[in-house]
This record gives sequence, structure tokens and C-alpha cells, in this order.
Amino acid sequence: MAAAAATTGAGTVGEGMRRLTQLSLVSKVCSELEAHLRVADRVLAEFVVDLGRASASAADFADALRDHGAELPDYLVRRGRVTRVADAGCFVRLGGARGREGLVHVSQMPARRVDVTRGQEVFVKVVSLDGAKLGLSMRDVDQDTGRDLLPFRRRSAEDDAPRANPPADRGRAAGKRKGVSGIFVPDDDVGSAPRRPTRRMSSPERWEMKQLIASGVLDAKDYPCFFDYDDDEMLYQEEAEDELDIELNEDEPTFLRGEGRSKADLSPVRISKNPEGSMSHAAALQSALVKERHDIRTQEQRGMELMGTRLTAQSVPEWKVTYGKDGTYGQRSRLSIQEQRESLPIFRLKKELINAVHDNQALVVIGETGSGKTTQVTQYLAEAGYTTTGKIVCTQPRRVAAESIAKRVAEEFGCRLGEEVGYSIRFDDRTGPETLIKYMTDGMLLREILMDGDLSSYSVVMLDEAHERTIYTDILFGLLKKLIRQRNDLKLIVTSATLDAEKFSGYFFDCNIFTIPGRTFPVEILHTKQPESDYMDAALITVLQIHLTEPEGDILLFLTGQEEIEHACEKLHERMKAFGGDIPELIICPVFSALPIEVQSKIFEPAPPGKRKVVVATNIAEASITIDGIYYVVDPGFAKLNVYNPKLGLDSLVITPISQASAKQRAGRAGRTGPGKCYRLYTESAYCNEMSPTTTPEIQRANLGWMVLNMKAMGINDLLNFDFMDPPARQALISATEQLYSLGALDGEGLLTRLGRKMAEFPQEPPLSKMLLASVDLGCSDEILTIIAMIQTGNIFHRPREKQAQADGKRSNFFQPEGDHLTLLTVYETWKAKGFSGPWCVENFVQVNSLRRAQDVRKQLLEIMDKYKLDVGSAGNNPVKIGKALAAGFFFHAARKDPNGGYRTLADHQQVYIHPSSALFHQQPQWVIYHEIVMTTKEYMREVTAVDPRWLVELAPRFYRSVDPTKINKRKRQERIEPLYDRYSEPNSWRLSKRRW
DNA sequence: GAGCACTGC
Repeated sequence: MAAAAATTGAGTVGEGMRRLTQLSLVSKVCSELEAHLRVADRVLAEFVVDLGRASASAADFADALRDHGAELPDYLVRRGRVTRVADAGCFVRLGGARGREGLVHVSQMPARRVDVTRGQEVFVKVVSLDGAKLGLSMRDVDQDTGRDLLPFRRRSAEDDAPRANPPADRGRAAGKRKGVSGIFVPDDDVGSAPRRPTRRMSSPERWEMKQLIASGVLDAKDYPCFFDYDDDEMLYQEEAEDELDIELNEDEPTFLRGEGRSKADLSPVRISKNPEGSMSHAAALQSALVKERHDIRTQEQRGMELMGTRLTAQSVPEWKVTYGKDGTYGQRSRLSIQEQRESLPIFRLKKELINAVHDNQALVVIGETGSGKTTQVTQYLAEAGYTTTGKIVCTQPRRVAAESIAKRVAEEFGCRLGEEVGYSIRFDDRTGPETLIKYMTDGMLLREILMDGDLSSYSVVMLDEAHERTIYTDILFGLLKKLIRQRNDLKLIVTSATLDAEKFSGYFFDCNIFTIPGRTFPVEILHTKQPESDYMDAALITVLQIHLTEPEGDILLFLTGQEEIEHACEKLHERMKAFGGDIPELIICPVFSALPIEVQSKIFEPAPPGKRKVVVATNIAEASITIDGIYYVVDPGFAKLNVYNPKLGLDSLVITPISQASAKQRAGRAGRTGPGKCYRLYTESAYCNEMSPTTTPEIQRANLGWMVLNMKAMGINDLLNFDFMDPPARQALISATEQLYSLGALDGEGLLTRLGRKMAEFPQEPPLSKMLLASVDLGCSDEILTIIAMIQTGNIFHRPREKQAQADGKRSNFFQPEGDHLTLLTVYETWKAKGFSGPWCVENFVQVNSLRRAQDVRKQLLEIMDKYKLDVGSAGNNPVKIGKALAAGFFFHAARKDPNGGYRTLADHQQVYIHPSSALFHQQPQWVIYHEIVMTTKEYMREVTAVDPRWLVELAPRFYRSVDPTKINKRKRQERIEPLYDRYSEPNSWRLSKRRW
């Protein structure tokens, strides 16, 4: 009967029952998981859940998990990234859904589909960040008979008997281990750690393990695989035992090498280099998985070692103590949440803070790193009743920060994320009707203020990390300054570094400054006596010096880019190797922005007791990500800064010395968990005299097109007189306004046009929005949506150092004769046709994460299109439509082939070249449109497409016009604007000229 | 024939 009911479709009793059964099954899985997910916030596992046809969803699973105190990563629930499996059954697949490098492998793990009703195993894999648990399976037992309903292994006499090739023959006690098979062995005692595998693994399984270990997700120590150096193969314990004809003691580190192998020659880890000898990211992570735990030697002993090695006294930078005194290093916090809250410096000022907010509408708060301002102020104000009239919002410059802080605060507040405490960032809104405290990116609040100029749903706005001076914060400054005069009930809190406090206060009507004194722990600052000529080398020596002579505590090294980071890690690795095995291990952790957030936060976790890690990062580590366990900071520091030249419309990256403010921020990283030291690879006088006090605010460096458009959309027309804290350059405002005029977003009076209003709805550069809106009229918006998403994402093609030729070959397969825009479209379309496949990406050297991000962007743009009822139509097979849409947005990025070589831009006659990676590099068409110019060894145009110059006149009448050849005068000819003619018809049949205004 | 940071909507 139930079966009959089940076939009648959704909503029937049978369906409900089935769903219930599945949910209870899920619940059981969760119980089993519970023990492993104690550290829920540290769980890396990303589950993709499918509960079969009965349509239980990821949200159900998330709920079930939460009942057990664990969390399903929110974005999975939100995105509904649920794998559809047609078979009935419970299927939980571990997936690196957002995984970039490293985790990509995980997402490719073959998952098994099982049919519960047929009594097979339910298969669950879990990977937690502490690396201790790999996975487990579960059983479902019949309550009456005690028999397995989901027999993990239906045990037969045969199973229990000694195996056909009995280990006993080899001197091993039979039955010592259970003869249970399966990839992962269930434990009889719920909650205890899963056992190690004891059977020969299939080759996909072994591959899987390799990937997990290589990507650093697993710690081989806890789940040993044995690497056979002879056969370049990963072995499992039993295999190794068979191989060696011995029994292995699981607790002893062992390794396997060459002839006459013994137990002492088995290694549970593999430290390898890629064939070229450069250390890859995976290898670097692998190096983190090393075997033995070394005793911490005394400082003296290690000092002696230092002297006895290749480091001579001359090569060790000398350090000069400028302030601070000795402290105890290496203490770690073991306090409860409440105790931690109470130990924060801000805690004893709680009452004063609440009073200060009560008495002042605007307040500047100085709180050093670790004072607790970000997590506590919101909660204090909620307790004080500010949430009765509206929400408390706290902005962060970065997405990760908004997300991780909200998680932490939700935990302290004692609620689930998205209830009383939530966050809102692009592509991810975790707030609900009950939300009282909301963390969001500053850009997100700016978008909200665009919709609701009064911010009527908020009672308190806290602009956190305001000293970072993002362009969004700066605009919010001006808007909120005006708003608090209109809304007496709105409280504004601006947090600041000490240096900017007076300035901030002066701007906000000389408001009061509330100081939360001191950082958590003192940081001793050391400068070099003399300037270092080679900061990279000095940095490496310093790291090793710290490692060999300083007490426990992790090291953070700041460098300027990926290449430097790789180089540094390689060198560190080499030098550590040169020391031999007799010194304590140093875990080398490179951090790249391309890594998924989950992996980044793993890297930022403290090394296990007795080990030391060095985190090598760019200024990504400077900002508000919480990094615990760092006691030593090495700061050569320099940083790369994007400088926008409004005259040329050109971005360039320049390595510049950091500001004093950044230097302080970096030093502060050493004092989060205990007293620390900061080694600055520059002199104290350089710090005082050569470094500027603060970094130039972004608003004075950036391309302002998007900002001007949005401010116009908010009704702010007079930008030159807007109350900016630090006004942007006049020229930058003017050229942004000019650009908007030529795009048709502003009229001759500088007022927003209807087109401009629509353009402001899109979170992207105005030319892209124009292109999109033009494509609606041209009937090719479907393609343009994809192209825009792909262009904004960047980094589509993967080009590993050791496989460049192969990668280039694969890339050229996508090339389209029209150019790079259509090439990008082709990549996306092919990926789509392959079912958004991950392996396809790997095979074709395409970055799967970039494509997924493009997918997200595309979806968001599509939603906005829907909202404004803009047609999404396809060009079919007509590339001309697409070319015209490109021209409509990027007409000022047009260039013409120069007979003397390269190209000349039409707008300002600048000499430019097609980037060698372009599909058109070998074509060199007469007329092109490019997306951007990058200045490297030459001025290169990136993302280039061939165009018909007539499109420019047709689609950008405010910028180009046809000129009657007979009327062209001498003066115009002298203006370097040569008459341009069409390549398709006779020379001089018509002309183009740039219109000056 | 090249490579170059971060953030944000």
C-alpha cells in the first residue's frame, strides 16, 4: 500500500513517510557525525546532499545537522547546491563546492550512490580541518532483531575466518584487526575516532587519498598512507605490511625506501618537489604534514646550531630593539567563550561605552587590533536596547571578515547564524526577519543606501575599519554625515586607528573620541640597523633565525606577490632541508588570494603544539582576518598598489613602500594571542622619515566611473562640492563624468538619463552596464551576460609553470576569429555543454573556480535583468550583434593598427600592443576594441576583439562622428587625429574623427 | 612572446 501511495507523487502519505525515513536516516548520520563535528566552525567538509527523489533538500540536512550542533556551510544551503541523484537513497558527497586549488581534487572524488532500501551501506565522508577524521560510514540496525538493516558488511562465516592469504602466515596474530572491509570502517563505539583502513584500496580510492593528502586536507599522521619511493605509489597499511612482510606499529613513524627495506624505512608522508624542482603549492602543503614531533630545544642549543650551519654571523640581519621588553611567548588561550569575552580590553569599559553612545550621536572609537570592538560593541548596544527601534549594522571592508565575525558573534550571542546575528555580502545574504545585529561589507551598505536613502531599518551604523578608507567607506562618510542631521535617532560609530582619530572627529562635527586602550599583548618592534639591499634574502634569514633561536610561536612573513611567495617558500624549504633532520620542523604555508577562504582560514590557524609554522602572505594577512598563534611578524613589507591614471585611463601596479599605518597594522598581528615580536627589514629612520603616515585613500587613486554614476543615481549632482573627507582629484571626477556622458548615462547638463538610471542598477563598471543594455536592443543579451561575467571574473585560463605549452595549446582550441570576448563566451558555453563539469576544466586548463564565480555573477546580473523586465535574447549565429554591443560600451577603448608597428588608441593616440595571450595576437586586425590596458613590459591591450569602425559611429554618436572628407581642415589634421577610413570599402569613402569637447 | 596585489558590488 505504501508503495502504491508512493508512486502517486509528491504530497502523498507514502511520500511523506519516505521522506521521514530519510530524514531519520539523516539524523542518524548526524549523530554519528556529531562527535566528529564538535569543532563545527572548523569543519572544512562541504557536503553536497541529495536525499533522493523524495526531495528532501540541503536545507533539511542543514537543519538536522544543526540539531546536532554542527553547521552545513551556509552557501551550500543558500545556493541549493544539491546533487540530483535519481535513485532513492541517502547520498552525502563530500565536495569542494567552492574549492579552488587543492580542494578541486576533493570535489572530484568519486561518490557512491547507494540504495538504502536494498540494505546497503550509507556512505558518508567527512573531512575536518584538524585532519584527524577522515571519514566514517554508518549502519542502520533493526530495533527488534538487532540485525543490520544497512549491513555495512553482512558478516558471514567466511568473513570471520582467517583470510585466504592469512596474515598469520606472516607472523601476525590472526583476528587482531577486524576483517571489515569498506573504504572507511565504522566504529562500534559511537564517537570514537574512525579506524584506519586495513584493506587494499582500489586505485581510485588510493588516488583520492593522495589528493586529499596532497591538498593538505588530511594529515597523514592521523590517517597514514605509506609512500613507496621505489614504485612511486601510495600504499595502505596492510599493503605495506604485505610488502615488507612485517607488522607495523601504528604509532611509530616509519618509512619505505629502496632495497633492504625495513620498518624504519616507511614514511607516512611524502615530501616532494615537482619535476622542475620548484615547490608547488601542494608540495608546500605536503611539507606541512611531516612526521615526527620534535622536542623544543633550549634557545641556547638552537643558537649553537645556527652558528654551526650555513648561516654565518654576517648574513644574519642584526636587530635593534627600539621599544618593548621581554615577555613570555607562546601562550595560547584556553578560555571559555564567556571568559574570553570578559578578558577583552573593551569589557571593563562596557558601561562607559554604552553611555558614550547614548550621549553622542556620532562617536569615533579608537580600538587597536584585539581590543574586541568589532565583536563586542554591537552586542553591548543590543543589550542596551538599541535594537528595539532598528537593527545594528556593522560594516567591514572585506567579505571574509563580515562572514567570520558574524559567525563568531552568533556563537557568543547564542543564536544560529542568520537569526539574531547575521551577515550580508554579495552572493550571500544570511539575515532573516529576526536579525538584530548585521555584519556586512561596506559596499553592500552603500547599495542599500542607494535603495533606501534614510537607512530607515537601522538604529546604529558602525563603520568598522574605517581607517582603511575604502571608496565605499568614504562615500558612506559623506552620506551618513548628512543623514545623521536628518535622523536624530540614528547613531553613528566610526572606528579608527589612533592616527586618524582627530581627523575623523573633526569631519563628524568634532564629535567625541572613545579610546579602548592598549592592544591585547605587547609587541616588541625591531628595526634593522642598516637598510637591507636584498629584502627577500634578509626576510628568509630572519625567518630561519626566528625559527632556530626564538621560543614557540608562528611566523608571518609579508611579501608583495605570488611569485615572491613561491620563491620564498622554495628557498625556505631548501634551506630547511640543508639543515637536515636534526632541527625542529618548520611548516611552510604560502597564502594566495586565489585560495578558497576555507583553505586560507586553515592556514591561519595556529600550528599544532610543538610545531612552528611560517605563513607567507601578501597584505591579505594585514587586514581583519583573525589570525591566532602568530608571535613573530617579518615585515620587509613593500606592497603592490594599483594606481589609476585618469588621463590615460590606465591602471598600473607599482611596488611601493607601505605606510606607517600599514606597518603598525602588520606589527599588531604579532600580538593577538600573546606578546610578540615584529622584525622590520628597514631602519627606524626610514620608518619615521620615508614612509608616509597613511596610505592614500582609494578614492584618490581609483577610477571613479561607478562611483559618479551611483551618486548621480542618489540625486547627488554636484560632486565637486560633495562633502568628501578627502575629495578625489578634480580631473578624475571630470573624466569620469565625461565618460558617463559619452556612454549616454548623463545628459548635457550632467543629469542622469533614463539609460543611466538603469546602468546604476548593475554592480559593475558603467561601460559594462552600457554594453549589457545595448545588447538588449541588439538582441544578444544572453551572450553579453556571459561575456561580462567572464570578463569580470578574470583568470579564466590556468597556466602552470611546468605545463605552459600544453596549457597554451588547450587555450588556443577555444580561440575565435572575432577575438577574445567570443573566446571567453566559447569557454563558458562549452563548460555549460559539459554539464559544468569540473574534470573538464582540469583537462582543458580552465580554472573551475573562476567559471563558478562567473556563474554567480551571471546569475546576479540575470536577476537584475528580470527585475527590470529587460529581454534576454540570443544572437544565435550572428557575431556582428555581439561586436556592436561591445562597441556600444567600449568604444573609447578602440585602437587602430599603426603602420609603424603595434596599435594606436583612437581616443588619445597612445601606442599599444595586443597581448601575446590574445586570440588575435597572430591576426593583428586593422581595428580592435579592448577591455583594458595593462602596463607590463609594454602597454598591452587585454581582451581584444576585431571591429568594424562603422559600429563605433553608429553606437557612440557622442564620441565619434563621420566627417565629410572634403571638409576636413588643416587644424584637425594637425591635431594628430588622422582621418580614419573603413577597411571594407574604398579609402576615403567616409571618415571618423574623435569629437573633442 | 609574456608574466604583477588586494578589495568590493
